[in-house]
Formats: sequence, structure tokens, C-alpha cells
Amino acid sequence: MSFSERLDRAFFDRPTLIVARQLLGMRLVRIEQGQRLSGLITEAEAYIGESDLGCHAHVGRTPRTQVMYGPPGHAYVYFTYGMHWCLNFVTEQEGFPAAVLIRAIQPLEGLETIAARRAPQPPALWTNGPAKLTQALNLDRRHNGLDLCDPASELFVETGEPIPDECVTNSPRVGLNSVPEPWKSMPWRFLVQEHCTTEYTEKIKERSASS
DNA sequence: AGCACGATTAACT
DNA sequence: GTTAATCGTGCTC
Repeated sequence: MSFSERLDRAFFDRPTLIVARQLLGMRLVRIEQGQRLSGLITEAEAYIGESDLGCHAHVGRTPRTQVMYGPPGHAYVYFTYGMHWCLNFVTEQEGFPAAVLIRAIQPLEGLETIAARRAPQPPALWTNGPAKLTQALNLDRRHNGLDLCDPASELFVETGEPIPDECVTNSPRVGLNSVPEPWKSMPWRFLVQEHCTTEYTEKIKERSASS
């Protein structure tokens, strides 16, 4: 696979807003029993440090948040609402707690496995939410703390199709209803516009087919 | 030891 | 638009 390379630690060791924006169009890959499950990242949110009251780390270092204080390039997988798991990537230098929440992907590989997990939902609803994609990829507490940059890791991100600014919108982060301003309204959510998602998914498929 | 809350989703009305 | 489902986490007692 010469066209796709695994993102290295330097990618994640940067300002979280940059990482969140750049993750759009990258390919999230999960190897499960030798099978590749993957999807194009189409939505991501930045959570930045203890001063960000929307970030779990605003309570400081706890067993739950300690992964965010660790080195960049690791997975932070947390449980919420009594039933859902959400996937984040730790960013910035070790000691500074920050992460990017992956909110949506466009499925590319392992469609049958994903379909089986998300049935009877229609394909458009398979992975268009943070807990939906963890369900589709079978991710949970087992993956918390996983090093995405370890070559042996079965969860990582590959270079995909860069998304131009015209195709990207941003907005306030979702679900921070009880978080005070200004954190509640910080436009730290990045989305690939829907009409562009189709275009870039097709490009990826074409490249895969011709390689 | 007990309790309120939540970076959500699906199934309702 | 409303609500129930459901449990890890962190805070209080």
C-alpha cells in the first residue's frame, strides 16, 4: 500500500485545532481478526486543555482523563450516557491534556461487517455519530490508551484525500449544553460538507481500485 | 457507599 | 421535540 501511510506521532503532536482540521479526509483503520475496517473521517471536534470547560480534562488528572495527559498519538476511548463509547485521538505535547473526538466517518472497507453491526439502519446512518462509529468498528474500553503510531497497533489513521477549505465548515461543538460560555460556543467542530463527502469517497475508491 | 450527571442514540409523539 | 435506556466517573457524605 504505497498510496497510504500511517500517520506518525508528529502529526498528532501539534495544536489540536490543526490536527482536528487535518484529520478530515484521513482514513480511520481498525484491523479486526485480520480484516480491515475503515472509513474516511468526515467530522471531528477539538477539546483543548484544562481551561476548556468542555474538555473532560477540566477536572484535572483522573483515571479517566490520564490518557489525555500522555503522549500524542494515543486513543482516548471514554464511556458516556450509560451505554456509548466515543473515540478520541490524543494531541499536543505530553503533559498537556487535549484530544480530537471523531464524530463521523464514511465507511470504505469492511462494509459487510459494519452493515451487520448497524443493521437494520440504512447505510447513511451507520457511522454518522461518535457512538455509532465505535459500534460499527467494535471499539470500546479495550482500546483506551492504544498507541496509534505503534506499527503493531490494530487501530490507526492513514493518509487519505486532503479536503480543501471550500469543502469544510465549522460550528460549535455538539452536546455541551451545560458548559458555560465561551467554551460552549467555540467553533471547534469541523465537518466535511455532505456534497463533498461523496466526491472524495469516490476518489479514494478509484485510487484503491487502480493500485 | 451513594448519587447526580453526561462530548448520545433511537424510538417515540 | 421529548424521553427512556443505562453505567462509568467524580464528587459528597
